[in-house]
Order: sequence, then C-alpha cells, then structure tokens
Amino acid sequence: MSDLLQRLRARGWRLTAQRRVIAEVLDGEHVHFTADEVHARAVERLPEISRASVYNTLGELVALGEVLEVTTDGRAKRYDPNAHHPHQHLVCSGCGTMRDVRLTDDPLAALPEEERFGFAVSQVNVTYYGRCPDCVAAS
Amino acid sequence: MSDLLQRLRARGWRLTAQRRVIAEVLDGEHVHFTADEVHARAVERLPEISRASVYNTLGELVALGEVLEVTTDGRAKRYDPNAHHPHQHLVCSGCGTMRDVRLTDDPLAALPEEERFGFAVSQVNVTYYGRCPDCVAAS
DNA sequence: ATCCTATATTGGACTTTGTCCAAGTCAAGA
DNA sequence: TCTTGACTTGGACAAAGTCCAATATAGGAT
Repeated sequence: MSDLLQRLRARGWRLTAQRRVIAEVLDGEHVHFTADEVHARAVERLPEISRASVYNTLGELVALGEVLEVTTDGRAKRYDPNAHHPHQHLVCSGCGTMRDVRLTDDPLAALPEEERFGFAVSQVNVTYYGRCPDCVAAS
Repeated sequence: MSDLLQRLRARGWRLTAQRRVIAEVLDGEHVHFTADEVHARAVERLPEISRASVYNTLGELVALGEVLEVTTDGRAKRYDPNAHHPHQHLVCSGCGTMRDVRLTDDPLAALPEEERFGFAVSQVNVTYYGRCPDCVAAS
C-alpha cells in the first residue's frame, strides 16, 4: 500500500492532503473498514476532511482496482485494500469481524456454461459465515 | 409455496389478509423481489397494506427459513422463496436482475482447514456478477 | 354467536448509508 | 507566481429500512 500514492500519481492523480490521509488509513493487513470508519480515522489526522471526499476517494480507488468493495449483509459496505492478492472472506456471524481467506479452486470454474444463461460473467464473490473462536467460547 | 400457509399455521401463525397476500406474491419460480416490489404487488390485491407489514412479514419468513434474504452490491435486499433447494445467484451488474444457478461443486469444500482460523464455518454465499444478454445488447 | 385479548397492522417519524451539487480551494504545470 | 481545471466542502436530498404508540383483528374461550 505504501507505493499506492506513486501509482496514483502515475495515473495523473492530484495528491491532495485528503487523499494522502485516506491512503494512510487504508494501509495495513486485514483492514476492512466501512466508509464511516475510514472517515472517523481520517478526521483524527485531518479534522476538516468531509464525508463526501471519503466517499469520492473510496469510489475512485475501487474503480481503479486499488481497493475492493465488500458487502456482507445489508449493512454498510466495507473497503479492502488487499486488492492485489485474490482472496475471499470469512465473516463471524456473531461479532461481524472478517478475515481474508484463500480458496483451493477458482470459484468461477464451478459455474458451468449451461448455468450462465448468456451472461458475460466477470466476477464472483464468495463469503463464508461461521462463529469465530471468541464467539464460540462465549456461548 | 402453496403449502407455506399450512406450515405457518402449524407454527402458530395468525393467518391475516396481509400475510396471505405476501405469501401469494412470493409464490412462483425465480422470484427475487425487493421489499418495495413485494409491497407494490401486494397493494394491487390489498390496497391498504403498509410497508411496515411487508418488512415485518418478510423478516419473519426469513427467520423461519421459509425465504432467503439475498444482498447484492449496494442495492436493496431481495427475497427468494426458493429456500428449500440449495442454489446460488447470478446477478446482472447492469440492471440488477437475478437468476438462480447451481454449482458443480460444494463451495464449502473449497475452503481448506488451515484457512478456517478456528471458525465453526456453517454457511457460504456465492454470487456471480456479469452483464445479462439484454444489458450487453443495450451497450 | 359473541367476547376477549394477545398478536398483528398502520402511518409516520426517524436512522443509516450514500449521492449530488454549486461554490470555494488548491496542486502542479507554464 | 500565476492560472486553471481538478478537488473539496457542507448541506440538501434520496433510498432502504427500523421503530413506536395507537388501532384493529384472528381465533380460542365462553
């Protein structure tokens, strides 16, 4: 993630304070923040940053393929900066925490041609649900 | 779906006009309505039915396992009465319509033990995305 | 058949999540 | 340092869904 700003500049992005702060917030392993969580953390470093800029920037990062958008239940979308290593998610149905996981097979291959109904299938989302060790112990 | 009302009565449900109409709307193959779509169709038969009752009833049907709740990216939840035949979904990224699809392999098997991190994994959701024939033709 | 009451329904206020826009600001090339 | 088009801002707006107090009713009891 540290060279994200380099890549963005190479694509003609203006490097504003807001974008830098948002990139910093998204830096790290196993980060799965909602837009509001990103905004809350960004505000700590740049108090005047607006919600609109967070939404704009996250949307642009998703469009560029630098960040993945993950929707689990009907709640807020989460943003996953680990976009360059294909992976899926394992979500705790108790507390909602999320882990990145890797599958043995490409899930696109599990959808046979006769089940595609003429769609140009381009993407697949696989999400596993279960109780995490903490939630199992607590019950 | 026709014996749904029987099962619900066996579970102590009151059979109100509202619940009957909602069950009728959900009857059929490949039905994937949003709550608002269910409401719009229910109103045709029972003009005074409220949005709150639709949300209440759908939530109860989901809790009973009679209907599945499907959340796709950023859109309204959809309700799938085909709860007794395991299947996955194929969603058009253009218009949001949805098809039931069946996979060749059980996706639970694709998550190896060392990627489960001690979770008691119980469920998996697989959703494919692509443009449907209509949306491909229109672009 | 009528009454009774727990359960269901209703409309509207409210919340959450996200989008849109006109006006002001600023990064970076000239 | 100047200029300009891209970026940011706050606030209004919208969609989806929840919550609640008041009202209505299904279905068992009488």
